[in-house]
Amino acid sequence: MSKNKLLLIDGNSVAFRAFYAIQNFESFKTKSGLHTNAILFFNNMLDNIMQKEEPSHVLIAFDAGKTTFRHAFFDDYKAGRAKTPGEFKEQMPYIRELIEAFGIQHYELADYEADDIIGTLARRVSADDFEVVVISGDKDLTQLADKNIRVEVTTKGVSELTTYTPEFIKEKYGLEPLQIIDMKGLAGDSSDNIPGVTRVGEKTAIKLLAEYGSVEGLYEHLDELKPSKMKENLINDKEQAFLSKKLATIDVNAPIDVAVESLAYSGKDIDKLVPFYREMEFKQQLNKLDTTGLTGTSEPLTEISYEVVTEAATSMFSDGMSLYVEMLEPNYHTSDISGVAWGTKEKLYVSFGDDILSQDSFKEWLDDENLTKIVYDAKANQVALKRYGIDLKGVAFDVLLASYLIDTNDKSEDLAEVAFNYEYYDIDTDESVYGKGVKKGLPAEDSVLFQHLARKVKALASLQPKLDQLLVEKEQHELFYDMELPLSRVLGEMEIEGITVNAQRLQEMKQEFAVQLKGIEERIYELAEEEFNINSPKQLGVILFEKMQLPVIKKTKTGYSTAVDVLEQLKDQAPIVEHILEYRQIAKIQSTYVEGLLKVIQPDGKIHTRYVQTLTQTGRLSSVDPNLQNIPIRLEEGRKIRQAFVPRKKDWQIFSSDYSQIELRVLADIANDQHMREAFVEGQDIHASTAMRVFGLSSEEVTSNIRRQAKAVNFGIVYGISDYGLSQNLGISRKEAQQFIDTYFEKYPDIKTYMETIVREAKDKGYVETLWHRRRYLPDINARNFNLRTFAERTAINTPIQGSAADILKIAMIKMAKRLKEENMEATMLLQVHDELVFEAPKEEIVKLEQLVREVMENAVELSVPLKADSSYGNTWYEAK
DNA sequence: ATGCTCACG
DNA sequence: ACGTACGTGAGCATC
Repeated sequence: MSKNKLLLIDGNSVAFRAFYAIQNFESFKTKSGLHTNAILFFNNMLDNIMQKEEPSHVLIAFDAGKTTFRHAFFDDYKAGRAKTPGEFKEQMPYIRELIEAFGIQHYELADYEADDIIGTLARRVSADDFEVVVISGDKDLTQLADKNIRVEVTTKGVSELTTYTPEFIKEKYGLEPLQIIDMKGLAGDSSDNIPGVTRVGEKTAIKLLAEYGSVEGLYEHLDELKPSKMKENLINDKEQAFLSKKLATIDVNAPIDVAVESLAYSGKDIDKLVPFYREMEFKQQLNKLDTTGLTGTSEPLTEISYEVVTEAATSMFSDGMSLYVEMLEPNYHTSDISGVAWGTKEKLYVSFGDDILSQDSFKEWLDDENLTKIVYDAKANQVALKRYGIDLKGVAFDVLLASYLIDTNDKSEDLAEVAFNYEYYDIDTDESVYGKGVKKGLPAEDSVLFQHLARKVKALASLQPKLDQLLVEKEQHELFYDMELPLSRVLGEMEIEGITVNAQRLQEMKQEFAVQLKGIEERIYELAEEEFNINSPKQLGVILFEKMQLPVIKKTKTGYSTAVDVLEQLKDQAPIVEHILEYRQIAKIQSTYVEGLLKVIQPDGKIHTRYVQTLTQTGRLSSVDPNLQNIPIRLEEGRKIRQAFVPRKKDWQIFSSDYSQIELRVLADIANDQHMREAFVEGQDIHASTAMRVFGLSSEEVTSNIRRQAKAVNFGIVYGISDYGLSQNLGISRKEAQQFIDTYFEKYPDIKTYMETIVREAKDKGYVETLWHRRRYLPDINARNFNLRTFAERTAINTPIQGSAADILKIAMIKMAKRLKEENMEATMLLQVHDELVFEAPKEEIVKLEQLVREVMENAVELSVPLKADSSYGNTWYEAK
């Protein structure tokens, strides 16, 4: 017979811990502004515990009110506590609602604390045939621990639990559980304002209790103590000690009117939980409910009807349909196509695998520019279909792209998650249908796949008008239709084209670097007088800071920092440091670039990156698999990697063009700063010009060092400057850095005004925008937490600058692609690196290309300052510098 | 899965 | 007093 198990949870303390589990609670808010961090973490904790413990009975206890029986004999009990934040209080009613939806009873009792309720019930039932588990956010309840009562205390927020058994308490404190009360009597507890004995803390209390067993025992034998300050304190505070013990003692005989039978647990109340999660906007939790197969209890999705197609016919296709191409792998260059679905809300077609893609009527539909389609991730579809010789045309709407523009914070990749955000629920997540990790795969029944795909297509059709309306409301119609959607096509073409890589050159480098690394490695082992893993910051830290006793300059969360700036400072103190720096540099090039790139060269001899168009908060692109936006350039050793990037044909060249100072030009424009604008209009060296203005120098007086400092200040301005950041960058004191900043603002008052205005605007509206209305919401901008708030303020300053620059590049790319076609050029756009475009072209076209790229980039948009593009070319990307 | 380090703009 | 420059991706070690 299975034993009964009662789970008792201290609702207040766990909720409180849940609230502080995360610093950044401003990010956990519903659309209507309710904070949900404590609710969410409470939910997750509850889910974990219920799954782990599988209790037969459950109760969550709460404190009743402000005063308890303890206040009757001690007015100041729990006095002096900081006020509970409003963001926490507002969540408590919802936590109770959550508990009810979990099908769990909660209880509170006037004059008593949750501790007393738990203590009373625990003792009452543990006498019977009950195992009791107590969950709390603080250690007060550990005094209850015995062979039938296990006390678990949350740590790390609420994600982990520490088990307090009598054995554990013995080991940790050398005390029996009940002696915890005596310890509190002597040492007190500042959080509850329990006084204890003056100058007696946990350590002293434990020592005394080891000798005398309890507060009573101690005072009986007080004369045996040698005269000391401590003895005096004990004598003076005798009354306080007994009072404190009384305060700390949990009342295990509280008048509780609950029959344990009524606490029997019979499972979640799904009908309450689903709407509750929706109200709280807990998408993952909703998702989880679907996957746990709660058959019959959860609202099943509607079965929608669809037609399975093996032979496509022209009659199945019409203008304005939605299309979904299913791939299970993220890399759409290589992933299999598992199925295709299309249709309208009313009529849905599905087909298994990729057979349909070779059928003419299907191809003709996709290829027809006049038959528009609504899709999810147009670029992925474009690239994947191209492998079947299909040129996807007529994409009129991309749900993924639109949802990104509407809210860049929305990280959902899955259509179901996007749909949930817009209150469309008739769809499963991919994870719930295909699984995840090693178990990921197509469902056993084809009908499950078909149903899922049909739902997706229906969702696309349903979401499109909503999203389109939102784009209008946010003034993002043009951003979407004239910038992002056309760009997605251009990016797709670049990804399909790929860039040719000279694998042989990389192989040579691999050999050379291997030899070099071997040599440095040996030298390091010699100097360390032992072998260790140089790549391990932990092991390296032991060698440098323990064995060799070098001074610790910076620490990380987990140990000593061994980052470059730290090692640079230690260079003179031990020769090993220089070798480690060199090792690091070469090891990085070897593993990330030489070996990394060799791994991703495709059979066509090219590398095909993927640009992620819906990720960054600023509107920039990112590049993955591999990242071609961080190929080394600053140091010569790494820069050589670029020798491996070559044109696809003999007698062709790599051509590169980059915007000069685009971010500062954008700043000059949006801040409307006369001085900075003048410098650009007159074509001056902007950093030198800043140096002259800020330090009051003539152009001859600007040394390279002064220019360097001015450059750092300019960078700082773009990033939302702080004295600390600038001081770190320049290796000067904070005071000096602040002096620079002050002078800068004096000389460029319009920049200062811009910064103040944009931060003000962000605080009022909750978001900032680029020149083309790309939006970034800043939930932390009014946070009380200093770090979060100042970070959001810097972001408010930086995002319009970085984002508008990104917009300009995007416009230039669209225009460039168009012009290359119009001019019938063979030149091809291959890469984008934030302010740079890389092409390959026949030698004969270079002169024309040079003119064309300059013309397009410099006139991509019109600002109040000129845009400038510089270009170069050569046999490899290395030579195009 | 997470943290550290380091590559780029 | 607080502890940071803005935006990314990848490899490696460690848990």
